[in-house]
Amino acid sequence: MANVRTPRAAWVEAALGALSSGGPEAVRVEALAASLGVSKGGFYWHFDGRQALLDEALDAWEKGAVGDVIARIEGQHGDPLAKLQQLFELAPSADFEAELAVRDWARRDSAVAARVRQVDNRRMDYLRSLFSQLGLDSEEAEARSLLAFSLFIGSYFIAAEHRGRSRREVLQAAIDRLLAVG
Amino acid sequence: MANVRTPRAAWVEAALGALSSGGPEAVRVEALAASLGVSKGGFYWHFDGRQALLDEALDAWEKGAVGDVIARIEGQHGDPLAKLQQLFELAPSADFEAELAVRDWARRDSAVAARVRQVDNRRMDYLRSLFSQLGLDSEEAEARSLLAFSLFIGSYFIAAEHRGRSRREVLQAAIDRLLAVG
Amino acid sequence: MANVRTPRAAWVEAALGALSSGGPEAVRVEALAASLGVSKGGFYWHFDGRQALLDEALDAWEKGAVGDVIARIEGQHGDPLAKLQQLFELAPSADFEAELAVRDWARRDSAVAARVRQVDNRRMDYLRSLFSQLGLDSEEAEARSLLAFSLFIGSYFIAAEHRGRSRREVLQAAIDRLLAVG
Amino acid sequence: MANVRTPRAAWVEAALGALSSGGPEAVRVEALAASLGVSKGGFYWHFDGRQALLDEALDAWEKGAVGDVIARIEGQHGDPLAKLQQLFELAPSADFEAELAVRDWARRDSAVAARVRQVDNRRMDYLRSLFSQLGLDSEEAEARSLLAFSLFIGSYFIAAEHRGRSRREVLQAAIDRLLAVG
DNA sequence: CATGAATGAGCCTTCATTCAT
DNA sequence: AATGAATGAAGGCTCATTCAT
Repeated sequence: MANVRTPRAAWVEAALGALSSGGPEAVRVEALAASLGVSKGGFYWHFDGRQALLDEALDAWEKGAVGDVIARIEGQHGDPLAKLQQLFELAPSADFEAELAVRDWARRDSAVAARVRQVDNRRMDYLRSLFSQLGLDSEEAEARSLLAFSLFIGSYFIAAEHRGRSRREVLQAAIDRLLAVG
Repeated sequence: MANVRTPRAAWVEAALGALSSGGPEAVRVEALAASLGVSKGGFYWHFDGRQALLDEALDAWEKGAVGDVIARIEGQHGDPLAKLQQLFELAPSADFEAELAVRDWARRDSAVAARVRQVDNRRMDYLRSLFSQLGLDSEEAEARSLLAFSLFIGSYFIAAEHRGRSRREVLQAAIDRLLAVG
Repeated sequence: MANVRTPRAAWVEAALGALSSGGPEAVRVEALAASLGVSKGGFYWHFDGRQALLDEALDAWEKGAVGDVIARIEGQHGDPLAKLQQLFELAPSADFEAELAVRDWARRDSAVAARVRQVDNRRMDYLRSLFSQLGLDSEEAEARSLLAFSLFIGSYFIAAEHRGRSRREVLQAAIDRLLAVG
Repeated sequence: MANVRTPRAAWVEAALGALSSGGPEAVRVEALAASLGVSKGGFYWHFDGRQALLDEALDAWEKGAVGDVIARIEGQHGDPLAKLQQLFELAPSADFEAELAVRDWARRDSAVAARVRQVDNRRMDYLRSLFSQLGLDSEEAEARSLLAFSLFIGSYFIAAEHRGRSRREVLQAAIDRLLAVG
């Protein structure tokens, strides 16, 4: 199904995969052509060049990165606490490889940084609104939102072990603290 | 000052700089030579090759990454709470560019990942011990340690704005919550 | 004519030429590209690398080295003596530059040595069979075959002058002795 | 003993060794310095450059190549036939690696070729004189001399096997034929 | 649409050579 | 006499890009 898409889409998909696993430098026309089983010459019929492909890969990431999770949660009804719980449950299902790769890329490319900022803002907006609905004041909501977001990112970037506990356990304990009210 | 060091050290320093700002791919013998104002050929007098330089840059990062901050804090006396406060104050002074670059590099290179794991473990050990001295139970200490560490990393990787507040303010509020006891 | 061949064949041909006149070290991608009037980058479209080209050059030599002469002689009918005579007449037409270069190369590369051994064995087989057909016993045939073969190789490697005689004359006299029966 | 010689001589000796096993391209200042355990910089105190070293290595080869064997044979008394026999016995003791390497080098460097020609002429002169003393006429002596010399060279360059016989056996049989009179 | 083929820039590495000490 | 250090010229290889078909 995935490969039946238009060849254009296949290039973007492959690019996103390479970006996820190897960063922007790994998005090499030659390597992608090989992985797609086509000649690299044809690439230039679909795209203006390597940069154009990177741009589209970033578009594709942005499209999938935020909307999906938020939409799914808002699609159901529930109180804010339940929604926050769900958010923490759904988050790990996102493509974190791409997430981290893009975030790293952003440090070296200001255009990418701007795109990431938009995405981050949408996410923080959503976290902020949920924490606020929990009855927390604005300062408290902001602090917890940053903590929550950091936990998403950090828990994937941090390599430490937890002394007999699993990362999952420790994460859950941390989340419990973040959601505690009163 | 920087260039008065031994030429060998100058290469490592330059490599660490390139690593910080552009990732391992940016550590190019040719580019570093140009930036140091020397010929690239001479590089091979000091190092066995590009990989050897990357290794040493990683060593240099590891050396500076953990020891310094912990040593400085432990050098003074104070209660655990004061030490934690200091830790959060000193952290931003570390070379976060290198920190993030190495962390990203680790995702693609398992040898690097192993080194980062060691560093992370040492840091988590220290956080854990401080939180424990605060009288928190082991689960609580672990959760807060992960939150604290995530905050370090995440606050540098997250690009969102804070609705009229500064990142510094929000960070401080988050830290206050992490340190609250009772 | 030479360049009308496929570009791949042109590379091999050029490589064989360089090998002949300068040994394997002279088979330099860059130099061959220049001599072919093409860019060196394109080389890697046709070959996996320098070693692959050397391999093919050796193949090309092996193909041309033995088969041709033997086939031509066996194509005609004649008694063994006539065939031996022809053999000595045709030999110098072979590409002796390549012959000697490969033989020297073999001293430093065991894979090449194995190939040369095959070729030498095929040649000795043929010499042996012709001398046997002359009615010589097996020991005699073997000794004369080695002498004949040595004469081929040695007469191209030996630089001495012949006191007023031409190399050709002296060679012919030597051959006459080798072929003398009874 | 060998290494106690003057450092200059040590360089030449090492160069001759490298020449023997890898051809002139293997005579690399850097590699020799490493094998001698000295710095390559010092090389230029003793020699004008790489070419000068090659020249001296060739001198050293020339000195040892001919004189020794002939002198040893002439030092004893004996009839020409005995001397020829001895010649064939002593030949394999010579440094054939160097012999072949130099001979190959000569094909690419006319100065070397000239030196080899001198050496070859001295050897052919000696062979010629011995065969003449055997009572052979001039043409016969010349032909046998070329055959004998070819056999020296060829038997080291030819890689063929001998159908159950050893190379030594076949060589001896060939030599017997060369020496047969009447 | 896509391939085969080629270009050229850029990178890593080797090595003869030079030079201050 | 010899070392440490550096230079610069090659040379191998990769890869984005181009182009004729």
